[in-house]
Amino acid sequence: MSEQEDNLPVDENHVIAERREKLKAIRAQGIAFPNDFKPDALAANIHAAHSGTENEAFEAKPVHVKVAGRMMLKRVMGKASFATLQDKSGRIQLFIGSSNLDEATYEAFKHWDLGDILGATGHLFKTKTGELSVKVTELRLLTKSLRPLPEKFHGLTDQEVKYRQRYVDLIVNEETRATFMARSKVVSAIRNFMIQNEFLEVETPMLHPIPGGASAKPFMTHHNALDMQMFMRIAPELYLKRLVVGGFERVFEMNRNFRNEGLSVRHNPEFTMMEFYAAYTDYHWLMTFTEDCIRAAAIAARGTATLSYDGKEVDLSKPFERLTVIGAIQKHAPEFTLAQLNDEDFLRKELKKHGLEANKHAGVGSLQLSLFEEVAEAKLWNPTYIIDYPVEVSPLARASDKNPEITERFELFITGREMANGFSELNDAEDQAARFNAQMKAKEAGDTEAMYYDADFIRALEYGMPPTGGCGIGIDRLVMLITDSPSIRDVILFPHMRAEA
RNA sequence: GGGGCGUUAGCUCAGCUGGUAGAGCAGCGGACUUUUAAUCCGUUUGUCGUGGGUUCGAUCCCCGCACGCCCUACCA
Repeated sequence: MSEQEDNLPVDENHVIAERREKLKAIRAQGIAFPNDFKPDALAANIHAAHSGTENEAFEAKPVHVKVAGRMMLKRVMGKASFATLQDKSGRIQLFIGSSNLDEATYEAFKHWDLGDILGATGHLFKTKTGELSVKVTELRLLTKSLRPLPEKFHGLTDQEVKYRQRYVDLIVNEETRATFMARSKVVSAIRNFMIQNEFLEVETPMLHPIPGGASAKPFMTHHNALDMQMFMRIAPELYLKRLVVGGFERVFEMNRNFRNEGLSVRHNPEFTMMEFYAAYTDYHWLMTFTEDCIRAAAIAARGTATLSYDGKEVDLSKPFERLTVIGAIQKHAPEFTLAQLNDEDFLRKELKKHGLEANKHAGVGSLQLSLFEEVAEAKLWNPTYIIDYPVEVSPLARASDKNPEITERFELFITGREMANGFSELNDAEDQAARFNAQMKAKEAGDTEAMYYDADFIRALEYGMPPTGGCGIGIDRLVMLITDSPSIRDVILFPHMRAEA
């Protein structure tokens, strides 16, 4: 302890200096950070059980409680004071009167600060204005807070501080707490939904020798003992499919993916994906299942599937619309004729008008997809599945039996954002090997996001993977939708930031 | 990566055409035995993000940099 005193940080301001002085005095009197107070009641439970109880009933049969929490409001008035404690469930008011409490403690309380963590023992009663409160008979300072909280009425609004010091944001902003509690409900609802449908939850590697399962730039790292380059995973797909080969016919994994790409209101370098695979299912089954899963998550978190996002209604309660890439263009950009949309030269010219230079090797399918992204994607406000993605942009998806140029793949859009991506899996080992070879050629031609050839994955497929459907749901974006949050950073507790200035 | 906007007390914010900074909350002292963002009286606190430039003089005008937010690009 004596060494510590020499290393005390220089105080940033007089408020902190004042509080350090108070702490010093508390240390001198005994144990400054006691850990022997055990609360037996939570604010929300007290309100739920006794909001209807009147003082006559409390007098006839006193209700004793021990509560603990952070002091958020404090009103000192001569010999009787009020304080508001906040615990994980909510807030409860304390009535602290010198007639119920020993004089020394009451005097000490007057000098305690907003943000201090207190433990209070007493019995319930209602004040003149009818507020359920604890008449305190014993009061203890459990943890001295050295830093002043943000202003008690306006709270914390600085986005940078909200993200960098989430602990402060959580202390003072009820909406932030509500958002992350909703996120937890979404996650557990999805997990329950999967388990109820006989999926096995698994954990596959985060460190990959070969990045695979998506088209994205990976984070690179190095394993010292093995002296080998490793990649943070960009997707768990190829490992989950190995498990389907192994006989785990229904598996899911809900965890982080890492992609070394730009940041935006919809992109964080690490993000959470729920990816699942079900043998003997196809993309039609996946669409219905994904829809049911998302609906269950919304209802678990919000009590309804009819949501509001950015002031506009989003209806998850009705069956999601299903459109082909061409169908979506025709619906949202009816100026194009079917003949034009199948004319490679026309598509290239049209994309050029939008400032896009299409890849020389791009076929009609991917040109159509590019045009779709330009003219239709952002307009898909209510849930819409887009189906029939071209083979060349879907190297892991099963090709359609009717048209070898397209795959049995869908992407789900809600509020103009991609929420999920799924397909009937490619389980033809020889076709998969050929697709990997095509990706290798693209990589050699300069496509930095093209996939690597994963020989072990091919070997696994050669043992035989049953016909399977698989899908990934972007959990952060889903939580954004369900909590009406404008930025992905609002639904990630500690979002990626640059080093502090 | 490109573009726009922002950064003033611990927090929320004012600060006019350039003359070395203010309010409320928080803090400190005082009054007050049922308050609700308690109230009332008194009072303390600032490298005005950072480095240059223009000027007799810069929080203010100009340039660079840092960080943040938004848009955009790649992507989920």
